[in-house]
Amino acid sequence: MLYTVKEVSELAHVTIKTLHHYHKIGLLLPREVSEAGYRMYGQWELERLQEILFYKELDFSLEQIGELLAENVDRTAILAEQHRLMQSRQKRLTQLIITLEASLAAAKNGGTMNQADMFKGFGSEAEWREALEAQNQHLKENYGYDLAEQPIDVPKMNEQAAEAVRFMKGAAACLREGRRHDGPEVAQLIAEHLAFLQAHGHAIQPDDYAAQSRFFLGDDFHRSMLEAQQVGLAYYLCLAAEAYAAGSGSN
Amino acid sequence: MLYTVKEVSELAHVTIKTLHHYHKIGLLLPREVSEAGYRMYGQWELERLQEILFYKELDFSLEQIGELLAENVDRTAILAEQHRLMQSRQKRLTQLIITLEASLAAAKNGGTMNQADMFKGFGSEAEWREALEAQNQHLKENYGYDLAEQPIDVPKMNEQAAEAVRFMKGAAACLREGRRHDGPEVAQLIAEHLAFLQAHGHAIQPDDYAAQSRFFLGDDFHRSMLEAQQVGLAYYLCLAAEAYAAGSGSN
DNA sequence: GTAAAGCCTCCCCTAAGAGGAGGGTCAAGA
DNA sequence: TCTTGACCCTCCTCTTAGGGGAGGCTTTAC
Repeated sequence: MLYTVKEVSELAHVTIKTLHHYHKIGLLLPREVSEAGYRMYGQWELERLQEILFYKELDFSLEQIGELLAENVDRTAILAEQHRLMQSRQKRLTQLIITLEASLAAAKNGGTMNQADMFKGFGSEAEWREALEAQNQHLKENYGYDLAEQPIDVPKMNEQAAEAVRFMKGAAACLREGRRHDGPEVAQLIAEHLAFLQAHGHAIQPDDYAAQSRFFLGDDFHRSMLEAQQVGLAYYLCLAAEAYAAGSGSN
Repeated sequence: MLYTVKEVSELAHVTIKTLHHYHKIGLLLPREVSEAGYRMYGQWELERLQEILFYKELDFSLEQIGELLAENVDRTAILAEQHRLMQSRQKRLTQLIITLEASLAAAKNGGTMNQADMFKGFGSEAEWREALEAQNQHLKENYGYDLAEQPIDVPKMNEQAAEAVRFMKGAAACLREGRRHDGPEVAQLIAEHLAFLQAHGHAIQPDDYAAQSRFFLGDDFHRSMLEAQQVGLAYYLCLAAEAYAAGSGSN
């Protein structure tokens, strides 16, 4: 039993153009070609087509699929390589989605934010205000809380932004390295962070900080920012802050 | 101060070809073009280029970027649309990785292309379910080998181990994908996990599970196991379990 | 015999540039 | 002033996996 291009295209849900293409690049040859030049496919070709489509679903290129379907080939290695590729692609995609969410949150409040803007220093108070505007709007709208009335000290803000980034990076490193959330390394980091904040006019106690970290978990804007730095960081920091507060309260 | 293509390409880490291209399609016009036809860019153009590159990172097409950078445009809607697109892409990618793992497992065990037969007629949900099944099978076997030396009920342990691994992978995916720890996806996972445990003779309540997750944080063995699966998972799960217990307790 | 459906090949098109040919321009050193 | 080398230009072709269509055969049904 032989099938015409139309029949194959309907059986396998591909277009005739695709069959032409696979013929041209030698990936799927018809069993025979009639005198009039009509392509005729047999059962074996249909099965091969299924395999081609299967690997195509896995995002292999047609060239790779040709190799995969060849004989005497290390399929395991090719599949493993593809697995690695897809995992890195997924990682990137996740970062991208997190960044999108942060941008979306900023755009909703009328600002434009790119990640670079987020932590770079600014030259003037106006610039800082502008950068913080999105965040303020977000807080005000969702939580009835307004930060905007306080005056902004430019160098101080830059310094604080830098310190915040340093702290976040340090905490992310601890998390990646498997340090306990209630361990000494993280406690040290938090202690330094709180000391810095206190030295810069924020009367923040361990309990306040723990509450703030817990609040960040539920707030898309802040959670996205932390998760963009390192997957899991928002959760780690919350638990670490609570452990720190508990520790400093009882001692 | 004007910059040549070479200078811009080095400042912004793009190729000169890219600048030519953006000029041709009208996305980034030089501030001026010299008599000899040299493209010269100013500060404003550099900033616009940064924005272009930022949106390019978010996988927007150049055409979309042009629209995004136009005035009087609903950036929020475009970003939201892109967010939806990326999430569906991520969903597909996750399925794809799972299928790849199953294929890889089959290939390692000497199964050649009959593995592909398993997923033949792809596109239907039933096939993807089959893919997941194969994946579970593989994990069960591997975990079974590890535990085989201990005097335990191997088939039963295998089944439970497989379920545990599946749960862990699901939770890790949620974490990576930025799902809230108190969101519906994770709650669903935990509910299923607890239902499975209860059906297998463990009288475990949401509160017990939350306590257990909290205990895992302090236990190096369990914490390492979770963190090996995905950085931050132990902390995420603990907070998710507590949120779940709080939710199921109050309702 | 004729019309409709089906098939063929050939050509151009896509997105975002990469690579290169062939030729003009600029600045520095001899 | 000449030359050399770096830099720049435009124009052309190429990449993936086919899509769209033109123009022209072939097969099938009535």
